[in-house]
Amino acid sequence: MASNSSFLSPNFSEPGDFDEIYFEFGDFFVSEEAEFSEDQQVVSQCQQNSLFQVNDGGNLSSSVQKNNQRLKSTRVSFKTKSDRDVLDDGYKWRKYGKKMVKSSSNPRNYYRCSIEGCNVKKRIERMEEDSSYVITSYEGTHNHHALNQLSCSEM
DNA sequence: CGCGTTTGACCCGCGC
DNA sequence: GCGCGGGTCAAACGCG
Repeated sequence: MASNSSFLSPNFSEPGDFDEIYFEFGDFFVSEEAEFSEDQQVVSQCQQNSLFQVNDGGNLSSSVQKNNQRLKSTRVSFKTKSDRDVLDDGYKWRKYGKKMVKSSSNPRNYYRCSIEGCNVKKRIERMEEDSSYVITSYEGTHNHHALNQLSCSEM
């Protein structure tokens, strides 16, 4: 695994969890004024286990700016077609909230990484238009490794 | 008994 | 200032 890349969305250990997966880069940043350069694009995608590799110099949030000010957080979101809400992505999550959102009849679930000192958050909701899709969002960067971390180069 | 989930309350920012 | 929408807290509860 290249040293200048990181996996914001870690590996799913069970590819059969979903039928399709989309990376929604447009929803990556909170603000529409945020800018990102080419080296922050998604540079590769491992089809076998649906890994998404983001070349971000090791820490994407450190280079995202809005009006010359750093954004506090970045968010990666993608949707998967799955009948399972929570996909096993190699991290251990603890649910801390549930909310009905106005725009959708489906609830939104909030998860936090259960590793002490790691404040990465995860948000899961089903699409309003097609409830067979699950929208998963990650916020923050893990300060530790996943339990079953793999990299594209190792496959 | 330890840890995760549930669930209503609380909080906070924003628009009116 | 107030209400609303969305995010988080935390006590009670459940389960292994």
